[in-house]
Amino acid sequence: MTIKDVAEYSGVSVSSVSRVLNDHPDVSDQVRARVLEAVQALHYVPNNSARDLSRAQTDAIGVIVRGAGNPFFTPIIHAVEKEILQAGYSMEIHQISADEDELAAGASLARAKRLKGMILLGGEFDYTPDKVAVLNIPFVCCSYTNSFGTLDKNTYSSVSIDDEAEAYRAVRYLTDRGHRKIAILLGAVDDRSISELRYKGYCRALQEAAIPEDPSLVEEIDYYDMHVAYEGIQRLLERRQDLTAIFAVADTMGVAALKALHDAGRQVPEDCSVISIDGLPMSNFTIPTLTTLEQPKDELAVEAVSRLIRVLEGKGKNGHLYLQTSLREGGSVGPCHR
Amino acid sequence: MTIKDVAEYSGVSVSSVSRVLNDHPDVSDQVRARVLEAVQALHYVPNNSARDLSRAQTDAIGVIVRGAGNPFFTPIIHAVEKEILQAGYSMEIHQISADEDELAAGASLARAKRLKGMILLGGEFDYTPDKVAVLNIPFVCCSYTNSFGTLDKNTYSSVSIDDEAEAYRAVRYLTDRGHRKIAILLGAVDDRSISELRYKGYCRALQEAAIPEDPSLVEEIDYYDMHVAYEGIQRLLERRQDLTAIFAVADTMGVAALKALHDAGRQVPEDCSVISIDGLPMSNFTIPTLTTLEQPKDELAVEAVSRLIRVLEGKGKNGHLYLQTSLREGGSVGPCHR
DNA sequence: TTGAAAGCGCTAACAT
DNA sequence: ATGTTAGCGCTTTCAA
Repeated sequence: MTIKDVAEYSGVSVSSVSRVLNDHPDVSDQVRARVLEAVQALHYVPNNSARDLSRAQTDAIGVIVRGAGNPFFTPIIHAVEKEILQAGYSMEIHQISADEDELAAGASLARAKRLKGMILLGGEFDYTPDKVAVLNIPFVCCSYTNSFGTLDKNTYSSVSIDDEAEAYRAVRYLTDRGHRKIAILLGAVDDRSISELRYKGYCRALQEAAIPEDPSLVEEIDYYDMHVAYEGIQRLLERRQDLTAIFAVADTMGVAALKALHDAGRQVPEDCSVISIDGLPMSNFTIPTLTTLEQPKDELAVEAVSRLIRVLEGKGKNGHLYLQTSLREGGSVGPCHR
Repeated sequence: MTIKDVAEYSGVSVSSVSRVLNDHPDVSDQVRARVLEAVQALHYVPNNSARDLSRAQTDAIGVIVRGAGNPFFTPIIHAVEKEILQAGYSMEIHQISADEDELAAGASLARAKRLKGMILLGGEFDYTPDKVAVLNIPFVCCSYTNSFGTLDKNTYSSVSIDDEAEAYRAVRYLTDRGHRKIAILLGAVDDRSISELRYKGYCRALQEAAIPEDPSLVEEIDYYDMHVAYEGIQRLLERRQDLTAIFAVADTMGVAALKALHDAGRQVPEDCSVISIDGLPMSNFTIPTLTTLEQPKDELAVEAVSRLIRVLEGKGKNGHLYLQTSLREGGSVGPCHR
């Protein structure tokens, strides 16, 4: 079932069929009707590969989502899509798992779909010029930036929060309320990624409050998985019965912390406070509501798209933007009673 | 940057380059090395469209996920992917939003990627032979079936739970504990989809317990959105202060119900019980843990893939499988005290 | 307004 | 083991 079949069936040439399918103006109503009828009758659907291959260029912007299933990205994806369509571009989205290489995936998608530009939703923090070279179209990192890499700032854009500063703010929120035994739940203190940055912010806040760092208050877990986080909290609670607050570097971990504390017989926030970063939908529905620094997901998306398009249209240069989170005060943080 | 450039750069023919790129055995180490070097140097990435277009046929199975961001699908997607790869096929996944047409999306993907078969994760329950005609490859509906449609059972496969029966089971779980004022939270009682089926099961359980149906205990909400569900529960609680149990047709709604009840000063399960269907990861972390009928997500995925492949390889025919949920007893259901 | 034909970049016979 | 070449299905000049 190809365009040729449709042409034969309707008794016109393939080019006429193509014109009808692509809404070209100069086709007679008669031909148009016959072609559409044939399409209907034959259940014809154009082959995208062939289409993309022959089209000079598309107006497609690629979106690579790394960490499929991460609820943090869901609203961002929606906002990104809306912005892209509104600007008159089309979107090609591709989800990969957290252990895949977003640059390779992006490069492949870029060529496959003749993309004009790309938005990376989640990725490594340590790109090198060599690594990104495969991606020979403008791109913007959304929700992260190249903190540990060696990329020339002019060769890409980014829109993210300042992880170190926001982590500092979260922990500061705890120290301001008198907490001193503050645990942190994260991936790894030296993951060259988000956990490392947020750990730095944690340390700075402690330092400023003259609280010595204490390794036994640091719980590293392999994965941003709620069960694993739950177990991490359990270990933490066994080890340090005296802790009064927990900073979870992501809401998923915060939610798990709430549960682990409850199951261990600790009241939140009376016995132990919990704060995290992200502002996931579900953290609005925990009991108590999780106190979290909500990432400006909509703005993250809007800025990423508009900046990319500005670069694509030659109206602007690459740049880097830090957005601020907004504190969403739930009921999971209280003053320190000990 | 095409295969031709790589060929010229490395001083071999395009077919040699193609061979290297596709891991064909009969290429000399010398040529292989030269080609790989050129690929590296030129940052060459093959154009997928061209590749797909020229390849006689792929071994790709398509997966259409309808309702991007629905946490219910996340683990299923993972399991599906694992199964597909394990069976020696490749996967093409495409996520669409809940208001898009999965058949059109599937048909497009099928032709674009020359798919051998397709797995539909979520979709309408009322297909007609005409509507599915565009999809001229074997397909299996995963997590739903064609309850309201007119499809010939031999033309497709499905793997799902029996929505009516499982809803009956959930409500029966409540009536068995003495509950009689049981509310239901759903999309619409006549949505020709999942809500309608589960509503039927709800009615049957009530009938069996000689409880008259009461419209004021039915709360219809537009969307499977937690905030909307929360508001729905609020309306319900205002309207019917006397209700003692809630059946939410999805875990997301159940989580919201827990919160709404808590905020309204009702203890769960002492004052009001909550049960739902799905078994989402997050419902393990609510307080109390949500009692839910857990869908066998892994089995759903495994069966969908294996049945599809059996059909593809001519080793089996289309068929329809109902799997059973497993009761996950949390702490959200108790005996009726009133 | 329509049709013929030249690619788009790649793979897979078919030669050599 | 390597090169030549004919398509894959479509869009898009270029003629008519």
